[in-house]
Amino acid sequence: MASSRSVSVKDVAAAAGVSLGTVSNVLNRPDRVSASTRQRVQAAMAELGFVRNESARQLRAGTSRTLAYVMLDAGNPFFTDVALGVESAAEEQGLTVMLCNSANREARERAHVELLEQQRVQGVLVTPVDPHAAFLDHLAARGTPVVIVDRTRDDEAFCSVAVDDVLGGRLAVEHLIDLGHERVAFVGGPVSIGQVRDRLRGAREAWADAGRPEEDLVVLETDQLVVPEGREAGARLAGLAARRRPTAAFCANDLLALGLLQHAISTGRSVPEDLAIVGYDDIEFAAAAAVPLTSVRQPRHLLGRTAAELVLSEASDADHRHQQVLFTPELVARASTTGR
Amino acid sequence: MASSRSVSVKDVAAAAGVSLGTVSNVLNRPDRVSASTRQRVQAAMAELGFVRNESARQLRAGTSRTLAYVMLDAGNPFFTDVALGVESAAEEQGLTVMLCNSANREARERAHVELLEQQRVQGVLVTPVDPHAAFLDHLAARGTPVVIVDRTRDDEAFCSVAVDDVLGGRLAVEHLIDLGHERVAFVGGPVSIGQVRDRLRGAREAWADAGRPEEDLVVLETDQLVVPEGREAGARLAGLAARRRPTAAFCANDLLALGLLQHAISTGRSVPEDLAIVGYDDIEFAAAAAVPLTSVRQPRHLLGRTAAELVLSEASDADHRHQQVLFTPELVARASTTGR
DNA sequence: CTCCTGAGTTGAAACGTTTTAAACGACTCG
DNA sequence: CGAGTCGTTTAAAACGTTTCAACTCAGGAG
Repeated sequence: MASSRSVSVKDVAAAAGVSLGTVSNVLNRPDRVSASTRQRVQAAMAELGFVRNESARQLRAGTSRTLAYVMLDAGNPFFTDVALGVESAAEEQGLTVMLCNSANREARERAHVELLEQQRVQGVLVTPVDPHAAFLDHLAARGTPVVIVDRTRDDEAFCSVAVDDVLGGRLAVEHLIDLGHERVAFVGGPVSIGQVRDRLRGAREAWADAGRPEEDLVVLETDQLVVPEGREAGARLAGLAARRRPTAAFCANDLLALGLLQHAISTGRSVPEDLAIVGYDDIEFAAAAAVPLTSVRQPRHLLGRTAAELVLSEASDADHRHQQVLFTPELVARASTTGR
Repeated sequence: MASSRSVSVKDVAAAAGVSLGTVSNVLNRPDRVSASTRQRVQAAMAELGFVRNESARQLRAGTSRTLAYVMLDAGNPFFTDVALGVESAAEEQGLTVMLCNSANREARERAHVELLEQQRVQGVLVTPVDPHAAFLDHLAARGTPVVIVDRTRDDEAFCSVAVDDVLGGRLAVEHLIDLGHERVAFVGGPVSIGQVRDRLRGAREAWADAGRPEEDLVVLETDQLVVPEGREAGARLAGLAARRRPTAAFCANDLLALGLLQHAISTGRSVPEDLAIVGYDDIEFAAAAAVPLTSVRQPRHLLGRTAAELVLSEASDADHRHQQVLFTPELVARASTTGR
């Protein structure tokens, strides 16, 4: 049935006793070739174990049937959910998605982007370490459609898909204010991440709008948005004098919130009585946490799907105009703030 | 600096006033070309915004510098951790990893595998829906190195990397026996997954070895290894008559265990007093759960890393012999069984 | 002065596919 | 019986890269 290395159309043609052009026709326009030869060719292909060479195909075609998503952190369920959204849109178009993981390292991100460009992918979706990195501009300037996912830029040089983080921060803090908290912590960082800044900004706006004094919104900056950093922030929080200690914390993402929660529970504090916690992202595990987590939900599947659609429209429409899509987040209240 | 579409070596050569062979030399063996022309060529490349065409390169070379991992479920942190291991090994070899997600659907898995073969990837790592699927044999027969990850087959037709699931099941149940449980549930399925079978087998062996009657190990089969199924199993468990109800559950993975835990807590049962729970995989969120989860830990990073190494050895060594690597799991006891 | 050496460069061939215009019969129509 | 038509097949060119044998040209050895 099958065997060996590299069977080409030429081999198939020889085996079937036709020209190689006919084999190509069988592959690409089967209707143009008579039933009898078509069968003969297909038999030969099966016999020899022919496998199309995608490189040659692409070389000739000039572009690939692939679309790539460079994820910021494959270990974060938020991004894998976005990826699922990308895939569902791509599947409808008959495209394959190539997933890459930059693991938060700009050098890796850059390496991936460069290889993807060399592979002439249809488009690149990316959640960049730094949305203003020059190599993204270069990539776009040379003609590869690029969509920035879950990040934004000040200029309008790219299509982007994101969620209104200022609003999200607002929702979280308004919720805590409604519950009567008078001293609240914001846990998140680094502030170099635009999103963290925006969520903090929303938090501050809500705080100010409620007429609360600025110093009662305590900012605890972290180095990354991961679970251990959340635990560590918990320790810092616990170290504050009781008078100055916030009764609630708003975390820039769920991983931090989970870490914070873990620390609270392991040191015998109860949530939300001693410390109310609001997360961000509403990942699947948020609902399954020690105390189900109140969180700000983002339409992550839709985020991925929309990004894929945008990049494809940029790839096909000649006169494409960049657009910045902004989705609206939603607060999901659970036991970590409401006590049930 | 840069511009437009598709600048080839030929264009660069013309701009630099050299032959295209020289441009290629600058790219691949910079030492063979004099400093002055090298500079001239590099200037031209920068000027025109030249980007190597990977398709053409691959076509000529016959193989790509890419390695692929077809994940069973990108939403499960276990697999993303395996993927990180794969990436770390690949990075050392200067290879890029292409991640694909079959989302538990065999048709998707097959489509991905076919495209990867057409792309002539160096090797395919796969956690298959069905390890005995014929298309995997065909793929290997036609010469693409394949390594099966986290699954095994009865024959030795492939390299594989897995963890001793029988032992894992044993460890889990021995732990519960040590704690004095006399009636234990096994939650997992479908049993068509070899792993689920093995874990159950280990559980049964340990149970029998302890001289316990077979009917006191209650099997609750699930359709998938996901959180909602765990919740649903919790409901079934709660529905049993108190006399017949197990006091402990061993779940085939952590997602099920989290679901089960969630159900128990939301219905006012306490863990481990009313129900002790053991999970499997020890994903990061297991430790962060409502009650930190006792779980069977697998060396997932090492799993990925080893798989990558195996596939590369198969790709390079002419006389390669398939090997089945089996790692040893480890029980991590936490509050969900020990009560702290 | 010739021959050799070696560094640097060149031109052509090859990789496997798709596409296009042209060729080929067989058949119908006038 | 020649001209036109249609369905099918073919041959050749092109995509952009790498490789390899061949070539050029100084400079050094004999």
